[in-house]
Amino acid sequence: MPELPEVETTLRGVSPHINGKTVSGVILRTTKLRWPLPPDLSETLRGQTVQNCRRRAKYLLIEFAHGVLIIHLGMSGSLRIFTDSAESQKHDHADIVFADGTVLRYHDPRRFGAILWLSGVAEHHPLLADLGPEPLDGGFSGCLLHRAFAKQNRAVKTALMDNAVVVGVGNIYANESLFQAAIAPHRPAKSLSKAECDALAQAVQDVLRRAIDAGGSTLRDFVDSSGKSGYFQQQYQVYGRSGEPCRQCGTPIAKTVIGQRGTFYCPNCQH
DNA sequence: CTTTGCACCTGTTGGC
DNA sequence: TGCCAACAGGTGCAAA
Repeated sequence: MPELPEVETTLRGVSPHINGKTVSGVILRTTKLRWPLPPDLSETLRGQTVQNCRRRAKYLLIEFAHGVLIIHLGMSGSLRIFTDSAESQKHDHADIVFADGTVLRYHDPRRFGAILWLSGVAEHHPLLADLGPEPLDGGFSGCLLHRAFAKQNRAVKTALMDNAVVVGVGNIYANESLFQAAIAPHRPAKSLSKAECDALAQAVQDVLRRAIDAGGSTLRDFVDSSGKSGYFQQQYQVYGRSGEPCRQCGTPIAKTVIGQRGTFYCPNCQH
């Protein structure tokens, strides 16, 4: 499930509960995620204190004095905080247990996610080393998109989802951003004008910001019985709405496949 | 180098 | 209603 807004919301929900706390141990109930979990993680983390939590692309980074825990939620992962040791449920693969009793619990039915340890800075990890700019940072702009798209024949939607171009734009928000910018998803990336790239960059930021805001307000808490792990509904303009009327013009939303991903668009509004 | 398609895994959905 | 194939929000990597 998690796209960037969910990851950001997870970060904000979890971070205050673990910042400054010291790990007393780690419980691993499986080691088979996308990559094997470090089997000695408990020994690595015991006695270490969380210095800072941040996000890079869709990676959650929990920083310690001598290294960083890199967590990716994959397609179905989530994190929750428990203040007393609750019984683990199916697919609760790992617990980071803190000295004050706080538990950070990783849950992931499909196990496409990952938990990695790196001694050193996160950006030195090969998975993070070559990532493009953050969409919500100052470095992101239509100008940047225009430059990245130059000479690219592939569909603009595919290019937008390539994390070497810009990170964190997953399938839902690629669809939604292209609708908001009124750009057809199958257009060759290089065919976009500078003005269209400006509109697209603007749309990406707008859509992501609104989703994060919605997450922040919809979401209650990440603690204990706080309900589901932090997914929130949102009113999509096109995603998942094939056959339903476009909210702008009434034309039925079309569905196709681009790069093996479901692609939704309004054939009338997007060109 | 660019682009395409597969693979990983389980739970849910839609069509018959 | 029941069953099963198709599909799901990610993304690294092999192959073309």
